[in-house]
Amino acid sequence: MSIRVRFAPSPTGALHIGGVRTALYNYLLAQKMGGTFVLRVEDTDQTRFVPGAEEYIIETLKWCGIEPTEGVGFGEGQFAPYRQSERKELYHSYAMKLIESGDAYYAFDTPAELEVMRERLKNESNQAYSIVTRETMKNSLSLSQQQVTELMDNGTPYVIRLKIPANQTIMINDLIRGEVSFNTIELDDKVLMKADGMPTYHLANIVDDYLMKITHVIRGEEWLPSAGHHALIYKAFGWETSMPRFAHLPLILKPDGKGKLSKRDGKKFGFPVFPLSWKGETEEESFVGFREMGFDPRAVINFLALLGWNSGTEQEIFSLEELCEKFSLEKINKGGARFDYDKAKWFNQQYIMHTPNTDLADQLYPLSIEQGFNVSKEYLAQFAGLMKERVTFFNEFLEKGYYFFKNVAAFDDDNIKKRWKLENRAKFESLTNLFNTFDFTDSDGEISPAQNMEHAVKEWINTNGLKMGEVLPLLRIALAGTMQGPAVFDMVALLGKNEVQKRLTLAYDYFDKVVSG
RNA sequence: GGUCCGUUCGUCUAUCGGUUAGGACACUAGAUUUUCAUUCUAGGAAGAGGGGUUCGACUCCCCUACGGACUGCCA
Repeated sequence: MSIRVRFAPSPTGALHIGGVRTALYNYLLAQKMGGTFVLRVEDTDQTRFVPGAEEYIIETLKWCGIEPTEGVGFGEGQFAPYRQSERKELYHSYAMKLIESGDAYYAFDTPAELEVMRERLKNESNQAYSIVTRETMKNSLSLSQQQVTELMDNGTPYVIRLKIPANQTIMINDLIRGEVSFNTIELDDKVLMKADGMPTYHLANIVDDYLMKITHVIRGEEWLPSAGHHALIYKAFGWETSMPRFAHLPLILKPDGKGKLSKRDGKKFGFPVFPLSWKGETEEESFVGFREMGFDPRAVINFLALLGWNSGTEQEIFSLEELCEKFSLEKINKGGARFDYDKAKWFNQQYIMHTPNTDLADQLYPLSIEQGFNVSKEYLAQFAGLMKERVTFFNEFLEKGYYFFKNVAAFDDDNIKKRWKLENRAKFESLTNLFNTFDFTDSDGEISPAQNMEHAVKEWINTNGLKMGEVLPLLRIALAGTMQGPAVFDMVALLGKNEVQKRLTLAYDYFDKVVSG
């Protein structure tokens, strides 16, 4: 039997990076087992619904390349609809089944009354609406049949709660954690249907997983405490035999280890925690994404995959295809993993470095147009080749290497003062002339134009009685303004004869001025 | 407070009773590079504590400590 997994986010805002990892693991298991990956949108809380959140989730999965096989936004399959708000009636009928079987009951307590109860139980060990407290509350278990009918006829708002059975031990066999058990005496009577007629997560999730024939529930550890309730609900419906296997993932923790990573941490620690940028209503609620930071989705996926899982080998770089092949639930760790931004950056650098120049050029092209640079893809490909070992983020290409597209904007005056000698000006001018004699475009020979020039210039340095350190750094600054960057002759070759000529001439005048004060 | 889960270098992790406890990130030093980056070499760096079980425990069991999640008519 082929497996079916699902990712079931709630559209309450941008999808957190931890959610992306949960989606990833679901995707990987489905791919590995040749199963189906379902995207279900759990929008049962109308008060927290955020417009655009669903689109954000879909766009994120597409960007990451982990697309569901069926579900919202990905071709509705045979179990449509996949949005819980569109399945409202369904949940009601299932809740009624539990009422009829005596596994659930009506409760009429107002929020204020619940508050009073919690206050009263403050010092008790069990503070919940449960088997020990429900008799003291206003529900169809404590009230007479007549009172209940009266309340309902009056239109009194009510919820439906799960009736937790007395004194049972519920054992869950978690694929990651092994046996986890709960005693029903500790479990609370969870709300199944809210007063607004919508189901809660606990009901909707189980009904849908059952109806959609989900075989494996891979979700965050925050769900572990309610897994006992979920098992009880399956049992109440008589669905024990088709209950999915559970796998509760370890949490992604803050870099300082204090609690799970939250959306605020991005701003606090200075890194993205969302895959894509999100425009919230306020500045506080807006976030920069990994994508906009200049991350390659492959790097994000690789990084996320290894945050809580490992292949058992010393391999660190995995393509999505390799992950699909090698992934297994058994190798997922139990303990939470701290978010390590340095490692994320390293992965990105690795991916950029190993991307073919022409691919980089394709990505750089629209950005260069945006910046008003008028260059060919061929030029961009060569440029990418020179820069790719020197950038961590994609957007650094045009920032750090801007001087390949326009004039130098700032010179390293300190280095100019240290190195430029007025009396050498004439010699440098002859160097300019030397460059003029080269064929910059000859790429047929065994030796590249850059190498060719390098040889000649070094010879020129010798015959002029100069040292490398007296010439090369200045050449670099003249062309780029800074001491950092690709090999000088690579820059010379890419910039081209005219540009080199122009820049050197301009720079010498500037150098004179700087040194003369 | 209660329930549940967790605990190997600073961080991510390997080890499925016998290893000089391995790798990666980060860091430090060196080599290469005219610079920066890359690459290479080297270095420091770990089994929370205490009891068991065992010929032998990082590995199995118990206790303690610490950390986390949950404790909503949120998911």
